[in-house]
Amino acid sequence: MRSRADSSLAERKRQLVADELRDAALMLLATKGFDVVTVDDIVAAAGMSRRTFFRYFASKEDVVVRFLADMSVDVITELAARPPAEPPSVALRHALWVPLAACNDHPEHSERARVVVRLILDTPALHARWLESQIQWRAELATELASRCGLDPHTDPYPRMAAGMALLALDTVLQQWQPGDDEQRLTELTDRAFAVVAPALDAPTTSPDAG
Amino acid sequence: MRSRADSSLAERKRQLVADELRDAALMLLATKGFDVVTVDDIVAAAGMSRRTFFRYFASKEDVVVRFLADMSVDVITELAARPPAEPPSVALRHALWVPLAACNDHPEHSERARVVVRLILDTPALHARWLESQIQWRAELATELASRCGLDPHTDPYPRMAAGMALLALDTVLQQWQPGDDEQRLTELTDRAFAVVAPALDAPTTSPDAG
DNA sequence: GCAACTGGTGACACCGAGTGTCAAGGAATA
DNA sequence: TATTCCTTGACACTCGGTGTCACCAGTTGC
Repeated sequence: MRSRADSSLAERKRQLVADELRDAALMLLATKGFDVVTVDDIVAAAGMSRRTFFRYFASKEDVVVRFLADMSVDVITELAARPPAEPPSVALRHALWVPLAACNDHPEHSERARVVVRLILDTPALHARWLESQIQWRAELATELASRCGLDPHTDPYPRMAAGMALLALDTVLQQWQPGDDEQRLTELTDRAFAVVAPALDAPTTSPDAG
Repeated sequence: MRSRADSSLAERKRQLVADELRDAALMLLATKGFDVVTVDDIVAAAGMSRRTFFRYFASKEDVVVRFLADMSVDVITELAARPPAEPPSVALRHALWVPLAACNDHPEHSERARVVVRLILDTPALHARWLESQIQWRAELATELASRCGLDPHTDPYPRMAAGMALLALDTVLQQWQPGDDEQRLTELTDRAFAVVAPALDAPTTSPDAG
């Protein structure tokens, strides 16, 4: 009986197919543009059937956006792991740095990540989906922040807005991400972006009786 | 020769058709949900052809989102009209209040506006489009802010992020907008949201030599 | 009054995204 | 070897969105 090993094998096979599909898709989409490449083109390049594509990805947009959306768990985990005494601006800066650091750790992946970011920012449909996935991040970050600060996320706007400001900083960094930027430059951009929102993130909480 | 009057007549006829389509669409979408209502349902209710719908609206999403997106010009105009000495948080708060005030001025429209906002926030595809249209707002607000503050929007992240924070405040207000809220309540929500971001909006500019 | 022109409309065909269904194949199990 | 489970491909279908063409109304020019 090796049912666990079997499931692992099946899992790896699935992962292999998903990777093949994703690689073919990203290559075509990034080089030719999102709108002109059809799903038929992608599956032809990957040597699979059209139906299989939609078994692995919910939509054409999903292939691209999942790349960034998957980072959310790491970010939340990191935020939860930051020392409670740390001011919100510092904790959030470290949490959102995690995916950026992951890019830098794998230079061969970094290039593709940057290309995907460019593709998303330049394609309205993808940009919209990316922002939509940020809504989920924001809710999760807000929940974590609320428990950190002992606030009620339903009555106090701070947690949600603090999360929104952190994601705004991330967005700003990504939009300024240029080809050839090294880790040094990325750190710089991140620091500057968080410096802008820090006064609001670390401000003493507004008196709740005002609202 | 009354070519101007003619064009005005044609214009009004077009407006009439567009209104008919929009009303039928909003009623169906708001009551039954965005996904279950097809364009065929809408044009059947409006008594027009499917093709005509797409001559007036770029997409099914467009009917709903245009409602909010059209407000952007008023906001930018108001921001440009605010006294230059006014701190950014105050100027932005007044600018973004314009569309909210417009809702309050027409109670019969206010109800529909709230329903549309609810529909957008509750429908992922619409929420994504709404955020996408906010990108345009943000760019325009950033340009206006940059000229107000004498900053270069390309090198300094402040204008873009300040605009983003203002829109974040608007988003927060809309999400907390409940049935039965009067102008008083809306003012309250707006004040609280802007109070959160104000420390960052009005902070002394970061030294540009840091980046 | 009649012909040409214009702009809006409906009908139709078409494409691409996405889904439901079913039969076939391949690997693990009894 | 027979059975079961999972994946896949093939096919048909819905729906959003577009291009095209013929039709009709109101206008312009003779």
